[in-house]
Amino acid sequence: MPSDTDRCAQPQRRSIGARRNPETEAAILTAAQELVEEKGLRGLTMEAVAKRARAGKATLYKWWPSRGALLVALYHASKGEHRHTDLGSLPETIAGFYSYVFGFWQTPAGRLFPLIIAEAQSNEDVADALQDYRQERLADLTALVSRAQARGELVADTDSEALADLIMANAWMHLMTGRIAVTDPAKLAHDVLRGWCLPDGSSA
Amino acid sequence: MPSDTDRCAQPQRRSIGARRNPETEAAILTAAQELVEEKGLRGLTMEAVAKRARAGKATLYKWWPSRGALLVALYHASKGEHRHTDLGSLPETIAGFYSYVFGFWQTPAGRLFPLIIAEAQSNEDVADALQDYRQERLADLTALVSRAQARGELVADTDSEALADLIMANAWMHLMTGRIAVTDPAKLAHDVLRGWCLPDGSSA
Amino acid sequence: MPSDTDRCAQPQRRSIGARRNPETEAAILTAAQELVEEKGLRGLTMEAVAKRARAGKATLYKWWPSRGALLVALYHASKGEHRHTDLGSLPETIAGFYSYVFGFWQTPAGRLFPLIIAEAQSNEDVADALQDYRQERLADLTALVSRAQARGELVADTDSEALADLIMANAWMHLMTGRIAVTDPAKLAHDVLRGWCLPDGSSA
Amino acid sequence: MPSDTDRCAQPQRRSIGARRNPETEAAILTAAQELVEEKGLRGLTMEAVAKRARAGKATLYKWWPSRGALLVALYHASKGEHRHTDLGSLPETIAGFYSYVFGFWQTPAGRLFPLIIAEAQSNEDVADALQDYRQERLADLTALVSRAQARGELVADTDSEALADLIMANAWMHLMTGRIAVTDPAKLAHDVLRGWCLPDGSSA
DNA sequence: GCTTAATCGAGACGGTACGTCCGGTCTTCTG
DNA sequence: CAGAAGACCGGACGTACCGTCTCGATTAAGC
Repeated sequence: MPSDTDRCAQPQRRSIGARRNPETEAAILTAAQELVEEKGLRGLTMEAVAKRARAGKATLYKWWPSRGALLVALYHASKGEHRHTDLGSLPETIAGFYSYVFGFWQTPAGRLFPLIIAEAQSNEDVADALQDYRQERLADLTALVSRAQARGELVADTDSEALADLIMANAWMHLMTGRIAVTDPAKLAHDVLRGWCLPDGSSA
Repeated sequence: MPSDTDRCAQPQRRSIGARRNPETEAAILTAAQELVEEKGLRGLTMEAVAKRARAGKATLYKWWPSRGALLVALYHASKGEHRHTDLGSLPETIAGFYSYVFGFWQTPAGRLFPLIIAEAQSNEDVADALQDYRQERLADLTALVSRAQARGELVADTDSEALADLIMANAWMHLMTGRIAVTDPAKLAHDVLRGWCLPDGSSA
Repeated sequence: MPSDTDRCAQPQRRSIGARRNPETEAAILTAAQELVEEKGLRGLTMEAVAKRARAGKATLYKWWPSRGALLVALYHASKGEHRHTDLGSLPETIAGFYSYVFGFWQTPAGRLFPLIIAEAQSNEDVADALQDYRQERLADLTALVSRAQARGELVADTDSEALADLIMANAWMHLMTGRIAVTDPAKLAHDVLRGWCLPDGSSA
Repeated sequence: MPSDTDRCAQPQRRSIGARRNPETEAAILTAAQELVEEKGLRGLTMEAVAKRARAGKATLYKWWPSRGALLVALYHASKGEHRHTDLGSLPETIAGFYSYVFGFWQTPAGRLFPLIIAEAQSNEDVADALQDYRQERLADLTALVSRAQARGELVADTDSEALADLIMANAWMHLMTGRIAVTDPAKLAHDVLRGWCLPDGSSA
């Protein structure tokens, strides 16, 4: 069984002086990603990351002062800059949103997300980072809802942010309870929007 | 100087034969609960629980093979058998529901819940236990929604289980993102139900 | 991998009333012997013996109150009642003695002996049992030496017990230092007796 | 009530970089020695040594992978570099040898020796270390015997190494059977050499 | 025949020590 | 002076036995 330290083919990185070495950073993030993919979150230990990345533990702690910080960095590094597109009608748009995130959460990078939520329950740093991320995504969703509202798709006094929050809550709930692979995004969007959407042509 | 072996000041619990000793079980759950209350969740280590309960570690692992299993047992032992009451109108009922669960989740016992959800993300057993618990609560909620539907409070084709799921998702979302202490349950219930509730007296 | 508890083919032994069950005793000694042969002394735990013998731990402790006691019983049960024979001349007799014991110490039963000596260093009970055994064997050897002395084979003022002790010490030394398989018994006997044996025909 | 985390009253030892810290090694050996002196050999557990030395258990296991290894190190650290002196005649010299070793084996450090022999019966590493030690001591003894032989004290064809082995075997035998405190070294030396020593003035 | 007493397998129990693992801090040495 | 390397202390992990105990079934001997 080859050990993690058998990866000595490439020459070890040297210091590049009194500056942060981007090679080292990349090696660390790559190593961390690989470890999570191979062994799950339990395999993501500072020790193992340092060894696989051929980096010193002090170097790790210098930039990512805790395991949680590394986790968040990892997620940020691997998530795309996806902006959800408006497909014309809100149910279709939200179905597209669910479809996209459920898909992403099933990729290696996306599989980190529930773990980050989990970690956030007992780690302040991660909780903060998660909160930021959520706000960002929420703004994105709220914009989509508002646009539909402007088009007259929704009941008159809809609070677009509350609805966006609800849409996101539904996605997270399905994630946390392991149902993202078995739920139909279109049905889910339909159910969540049922009460809010006016019948076609009924706009004031 | 007390010797290293001056144990057994108070009489220790004895075996009751080749059967599980309920005294021991109680002592362990009590010790675990105390530890969580005193030192938070980081203080809930198998080691500490065993020491405080004056129980052997092997005994702990025999009945609760993991920290997660202990967590779930703890939660089950301390949660009441609360059944949410129908307050006549759905918004009020759901406001009461949110009010109750947000309150409970801020008690020492309730604070275990987000940790259980977190644990479930990487622990099959806990995930299963959580799933069972969720189904139970969902049925409870669904019944409340159905009753309101029968009263004609909701739009005609409401899927009561989907709505119940949504209501619960909203609660969980607020829990996972640390907003249960700052959110008004009535406002939350109002927002979540906005689209589904018919205006008073508008039932067919 | 079959566990020790797969041996449920035969019906378990029952009590035969208020008397010691010889079947049980035999099963325990057999199980103990097998465990030592299969896994070495480290495998001889009270727990494992009880399990393999399908006996209760209390039964074990009733008759053999310690691991050391079991070890000694085991050795006594398996050693033969060998009496070393006088082959006419002392060097030959002692060569025969070395040959026999070195052979025996290489059988499964004999391999227990160094372990008993080892155990005796930190276990009073075993030390006592070992002492008794040594005295027994020493008397045997002393008799052989005395007979040779009577035949005039030895220097006049030989202390036969001291010489017997020396002969035995040499055997034990070879055992403890792992040389019984590589030493020629005849050469050993010759060396140990070199000083004491008179040349042939030189007897007074 | 002192918190569970009020550690570090006295300053702990720090790392000295990626090299073995001699302070730590010394602290561990000292702690081990003290434990043996205070509580006997049963008190020499890795756990207790680590705790008393304020060392991590991992550090212990890194340098001394087993209790046996620690035992050997302890013995080597505490035995002096004694060279047995030639007192002019072999019986006197050997009497001195027995006297010295029996004395040493009754000191705290010396009491480790039978345990090392015991450990060697089931631990390869210890067996090797013991073998080396025995060879060293045997060479020492053989030299003494050879000198006596050169002086014409011994029968002509004496195998000095075989005799030295015998002398040592006798010492070990007395050690293993708990007789070092009750045996007269001079008598023992006399008995062991009886056959080999020529009467005074009888050398060829 | 009925009671009594001892013995049986089973295994739970409180403990102790094991040997492993990781967290987070530190120091040295290499470029 | 950044960085690789890795030693260090602390402490939780999960496992393995120890020796004690209680249970309920079983059976011989004493009444």
